[in-house]
Amino acid sequence: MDKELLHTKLVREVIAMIASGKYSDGTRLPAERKLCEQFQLSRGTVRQAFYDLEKLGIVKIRAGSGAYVQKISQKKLPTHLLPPDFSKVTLTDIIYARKAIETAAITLACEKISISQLEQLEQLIEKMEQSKDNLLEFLKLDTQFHQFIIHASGNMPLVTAFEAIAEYHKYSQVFSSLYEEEVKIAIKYHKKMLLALKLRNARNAAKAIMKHLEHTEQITNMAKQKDIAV
Amino acid sequence: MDKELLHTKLVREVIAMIASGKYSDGTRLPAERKLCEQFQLSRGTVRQAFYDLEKLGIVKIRAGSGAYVQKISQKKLPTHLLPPDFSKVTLTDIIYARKAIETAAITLACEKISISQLEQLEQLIEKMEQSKDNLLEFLKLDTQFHQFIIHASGNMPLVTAFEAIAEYHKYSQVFSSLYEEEVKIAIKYHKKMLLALKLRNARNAAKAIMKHLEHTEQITNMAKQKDIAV
DNA sequence: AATATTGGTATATACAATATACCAGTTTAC
DNA sequence: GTAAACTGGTATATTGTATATACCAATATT
Repeated sequence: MDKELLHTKLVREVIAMIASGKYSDGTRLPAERKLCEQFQLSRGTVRQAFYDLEKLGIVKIRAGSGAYVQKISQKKLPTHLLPPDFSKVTLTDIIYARKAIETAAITLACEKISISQLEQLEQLIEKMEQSKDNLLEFLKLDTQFHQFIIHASGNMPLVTAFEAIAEYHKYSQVFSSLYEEEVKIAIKYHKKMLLALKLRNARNAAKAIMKHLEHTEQITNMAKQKDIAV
Repeated sequence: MDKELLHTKLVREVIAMIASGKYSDGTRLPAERKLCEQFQLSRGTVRQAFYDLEKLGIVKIRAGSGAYVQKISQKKLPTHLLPPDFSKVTLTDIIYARKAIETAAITLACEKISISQLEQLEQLIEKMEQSKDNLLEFLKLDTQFHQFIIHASGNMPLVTAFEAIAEYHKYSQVFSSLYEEEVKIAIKYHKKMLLALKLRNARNAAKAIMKHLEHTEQITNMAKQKDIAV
């Protein structure tokens, strides 16, 4: 049975943070001592994780200054830091699984979602519109929106299943470029979902999330074709 | 960040083995030294796990003889040994999630499954028929059948999602009695799935797995009503 | 009755992780 | 520009998990 080392777990966490777009190329990571508080770890453990990250070429450490995020390529990451069989997984696979889980979830959510939850979704969409030009921020909000719907389903197994595949989704984001203009279209789909949820129309809600995911697949694949650094 | 202790992991593994029906009430668990080989752990670690299991009332240890499985009740198990929010999860929730994931998987499997894989499924069904009176064995084969189909889909995210919720399913089995006569009906559904897979008829395959899961939900809920020990 | 197997106990060792303290270089604030 | 605050770099003592090994006593097996 494998022993899970804490510093290795932290390496995964940091890669996931970078993957989720929270820290992009060139950004400085939080100071070692900050991460100690954040993850409740000793500094030695955090330093070990940073050492590994530098060896992997994911960050460049400058004494007295901080750890700066470098460009990641999938080749750099050893398999034990990636989700299982990650190399065999295509974006199409991920979207297919998300469709299955998220349509099931939004159908349930149509019955169960509360008024205050609907308001929160409304606010998320507002934030999205304000972040039209900040793509990283937009992607974060998009992820939040989807997570929110899954939770609104009130079905824990679906939540667990979604989180399990979210790992793939997060990681796949690091290795592909981002799109630009399609943000507006994505917002349109989110509005459709919200409307269907308000009207408790499960059929339309499922249809909207389905089309949204298909759209996401298309534009991400297009972005990959003109991709430079991988 | 939580450190995952090896002996705690082993406790989870053993509970899962009991939950899956591999070791039932009164059975003797494998000897400490056997488990050391099986899980590649030192004896001290295995002993620590056994000590925890005895404290939890899950096994009774007899010196010089072995560790014997006791009746488990959900109350005995601390939350960190259960899947997340397990107490809030109903069988209906689990079946709902399984429907979403497994219909998606069997649809893909209809395209991708190979001849030799179909033969393996055929053999599984044969074994099921031979295990009509051995319910524990039958349940094990049923689980294998479903896992096999998920893997035949060739979609890793679906596999990951299924494994994530399988945890709930396994655990829920410990806390409910088993059914008796419905085995034949279950076999009938599995034959329908196999036939649909052979004919590459995705629609019928999905329909068969759907009905099978609905049937499973019904009989398990019935069994729960006349349940004695929980 | 003899032998093999089982859990029970003890001990030495390796190493991950914590907790502290101090240094030297960089950044920030005044 | 200088002082203060913050950053990574280094060293050390300590705790606790897990390994490896050996031997004992009770139980099962032959």
